[in-house]
Amino acid sequence: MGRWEPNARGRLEQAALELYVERGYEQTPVADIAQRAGLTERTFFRHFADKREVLFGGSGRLEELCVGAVAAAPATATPLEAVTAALDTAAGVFEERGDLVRQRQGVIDANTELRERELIKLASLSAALADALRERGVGELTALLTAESAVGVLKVAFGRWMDEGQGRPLRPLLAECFDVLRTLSARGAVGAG
Amino acid sequence: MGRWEPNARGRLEQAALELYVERGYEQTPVADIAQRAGLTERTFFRHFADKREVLFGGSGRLEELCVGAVAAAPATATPLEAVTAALDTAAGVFEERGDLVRQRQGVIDANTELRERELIKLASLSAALADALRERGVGELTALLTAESAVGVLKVAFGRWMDEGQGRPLRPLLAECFDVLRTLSARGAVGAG
DNA sequence: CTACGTGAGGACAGCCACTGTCATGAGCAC
DNA sequence: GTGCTCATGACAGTGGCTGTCCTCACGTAG
Repeated sequence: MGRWEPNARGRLEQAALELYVERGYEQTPVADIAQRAGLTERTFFRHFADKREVLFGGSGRLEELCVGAVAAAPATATPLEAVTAALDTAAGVFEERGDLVRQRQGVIDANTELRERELIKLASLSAALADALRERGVGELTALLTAESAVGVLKVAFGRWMDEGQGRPLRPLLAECFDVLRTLSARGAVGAG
Repeated sequence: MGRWEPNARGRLEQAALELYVERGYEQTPVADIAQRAGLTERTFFRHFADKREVLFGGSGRLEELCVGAVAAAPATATPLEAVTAALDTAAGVFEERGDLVRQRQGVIDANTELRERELIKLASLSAALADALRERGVGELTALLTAESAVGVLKVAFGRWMDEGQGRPLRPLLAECFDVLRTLSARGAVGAG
């Protein structure tokens, strides 16, 4: 056995989520998180750039997953079809750990700083998707706008998923949003439905 | 004349932008901004919620302008046409004070915290646009996705406008992005152009 | 077995963003 | 002039975050 308990990072993540849920994000000093994890404040900041980042450890992996899905899409797929595949993959990750995701999202939605951090993670995802599309030979503007649209769809569908509680699973919600998105361009679409 | 110099808020905004440009955002303590404006640090925080917000005083007005444009769009306009009108209005504001906008954007792009704040302002704009569309009788999902798409277009077109230096004005860039967006839904669009 | 390097973590001092609280004093109403 | 208002000043305090040096189990070489 090592000098220290293993998985310091994971312990910090768990302690932080617990405390953010119990007391709220703002009412939780970093020192308390570290203490619950059996570490010091200084060590917290060796593992995470700041107090927010401890909630976003998985965003890098999610991004890689989505990029991989775009790259793996058949060569005949349109850009929109490629990012649809990416979001489908992402949906799988969310639905696997539904409870954790909901708990985490509740904390994020309750605090503006955390929402800011979430938004920049989504912007990073958009940039990564655009890169992946460019790799497929998609033109610059099309790549950027497809990626932005995909993240827009993800935001709306995910929001619905959270709101609906134990309603429909995420994947059909994504599909519905992509359908509506395609409808927007239709000539004369007044969108009253 | 009052006891104090007038327009404390405006002086703080100007001093902040100057110092952020001269030294960078992180290297500028709030006390220095206040000093240049002839005020104290405490007074800075009476006018702005935090050190970032001093750069975003105009975002509320921009949001109102866009919402007004959506509301003023003819009843026959599609949701996409309504938000196009809104972004056209916004483009006018940006182009009026091109130099200020560019300087400000340079500061924002150089700092992650400021980019986060910008993103949440854009998310707020998106929510306001969705509200304005709902007021027109547009369905929930269509309103949300149209608003997200509009902000996506704004991000891409504005980024291009910044990158192109003294190239095309903003309005045609917006139009081009909306064109590409409509193309995405086309059957078989591979987007290689 | 000893010696040494490595690396995660602790101890501590300090900067600065931000807040709570009370004091100040010109302008204004009467 | 008396008293109220209210933008600002003064000052102390909390907490996020950093720089720096110290500690000490572990692995490895010899």
